[in-house]
Amino acid sequence: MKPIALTTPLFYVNGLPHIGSAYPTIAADALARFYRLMGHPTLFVTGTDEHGQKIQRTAEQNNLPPQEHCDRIVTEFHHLWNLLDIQFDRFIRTSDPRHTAITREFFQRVYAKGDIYLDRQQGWYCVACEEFKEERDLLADQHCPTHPNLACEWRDEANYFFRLSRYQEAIAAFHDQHPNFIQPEPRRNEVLKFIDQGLRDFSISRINLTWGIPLPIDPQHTLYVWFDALLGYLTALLDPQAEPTLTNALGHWYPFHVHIIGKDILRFHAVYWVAMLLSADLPLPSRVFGHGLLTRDGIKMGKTLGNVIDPFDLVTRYGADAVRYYFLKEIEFGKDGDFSEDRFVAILNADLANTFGNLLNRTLGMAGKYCQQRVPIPHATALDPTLQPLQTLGSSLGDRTQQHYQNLNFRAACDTILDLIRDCNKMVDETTPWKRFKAGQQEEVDAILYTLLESVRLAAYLLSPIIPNLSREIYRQLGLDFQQSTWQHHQWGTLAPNTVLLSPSPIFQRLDPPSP
RNA sequence: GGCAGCAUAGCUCAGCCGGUUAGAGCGACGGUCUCAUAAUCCGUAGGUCCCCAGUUCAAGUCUGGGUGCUGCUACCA
Repeated sequence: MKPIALTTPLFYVNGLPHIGSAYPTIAADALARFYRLMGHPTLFVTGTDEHGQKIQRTAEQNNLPPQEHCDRIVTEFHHLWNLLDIQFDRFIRTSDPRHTAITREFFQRVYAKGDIYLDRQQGWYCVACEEFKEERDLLADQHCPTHPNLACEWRDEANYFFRLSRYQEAIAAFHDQHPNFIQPEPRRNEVLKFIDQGLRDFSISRINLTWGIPLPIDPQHTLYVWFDALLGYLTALLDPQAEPTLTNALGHWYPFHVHIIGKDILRFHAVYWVAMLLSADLPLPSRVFGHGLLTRDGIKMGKTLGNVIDPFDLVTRYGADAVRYYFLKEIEFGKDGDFSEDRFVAILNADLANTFGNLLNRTLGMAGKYCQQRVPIPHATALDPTLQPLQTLGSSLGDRTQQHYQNLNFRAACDTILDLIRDCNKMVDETTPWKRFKAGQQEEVDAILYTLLESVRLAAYLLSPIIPNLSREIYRQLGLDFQQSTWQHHQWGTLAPNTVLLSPSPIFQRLDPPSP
């Protein structure tokens, strides 16, 4: 099976992890879990980007060495990922010494290509943004528009530049030949138009900044963001004990199957990153997916507004599966979305407690009473015209769901699976097994319950990348061990008759509406 | 300013190549069953499918214009 390597962004450690970090990480984890489900060797890469003046100054403000500041923040990332059941395979930190080796080697390749040169950069520099600003964009007294309370500093300094302009045509040609590289599709046009404008070289170093990776050719300079952070993806591919060389890094998992990122940094992945790899003569990733941004109750989140979503708080109160399900099911990945606690509670109760959880519960209850707590035999009966559609739906569910996962359309995946569950609930009411049991129609009851149990099992299996804990618990109640499942489980008929079932126990308790 | 996209039931959205009474989920209201987590199931929601004009036997679905909203417009991890 084809190896799959995928990434989240490497998150900047200028503060505690927030929902903007958790969101793509949840999605990436779900995708990675799905590929593992299918049996692909899968490498899920995440990590942190730790260099730069902003970090250095933040650390100074806290009277900490930068490395220690980063260590502390990274601990919080690990904590959050643990709470959210994020099963990453690699957590790369750009302060990792191996990363220095990789960036140096990569830099040398690009330098040898003649794509790096020294030039002068002058202008107003916002330390908070860590970037030069155009004069016309500034507010009064050279204050930065994004940081109105901060005055920009005048800088006149030497920077090394990367010859992005040289790759104008190559990048355009690449995107022309790979129309699915940028996803979702609407974002593609933005990038293409940006390229058409004409690409300008960008600076890749800062001078007099100690918290960073020195340039091999000029230690006075340290690498600036893109030639540092993006290369973290490559460093992450190194096996733990391997010598940090590009050859070792790129041997097994490269190239990446997908980079999952926020739409705000799409351009850097679809243009800069592509050009950098072209310059280094390395293969390009298969695609870059730019997800949408989140609002809170319809309002943009911000520290100043004090309306940020605290992922620690959320996952502590509701649990990992609930949080994962809401963000993946209720918000279309790739579009902007909204978080509202009212909706959060409503969706979880409706989908996980009432529709899904309750179906398992009522079905197990009936199996206990009517089938000696065992999986019954799916007899052929007069009810076949009623049950057949569900089996047909279930038989194709794996394939249909797979398409949605691979397109990172988690919402559609959930909807497709829930459709089966909803149909099952209808079928129960239509066939009234309790009446048939009293009437002595045992074979019909068996057929009904087998269809229900198998539907629940199948739904749990296919939903497991999103709600891993609930799926495992459903499997357990069905008398199966999720750990031992294989991709064969996407097929209808996996549940073996006579399997001993457990007594029903709600897998997801209804949530109380949030108090105002 | 320029370019692009979007505008469908209270909410979130489906509606492919134009074609009978415009759909789903959620929420709300009413009812039902009783296997079940006061869950389920059924019914109701009378929606100018943003507005105007046009093409067509026929437009939510195509064309033009208008209004509104959003995104992109270079160094924002």
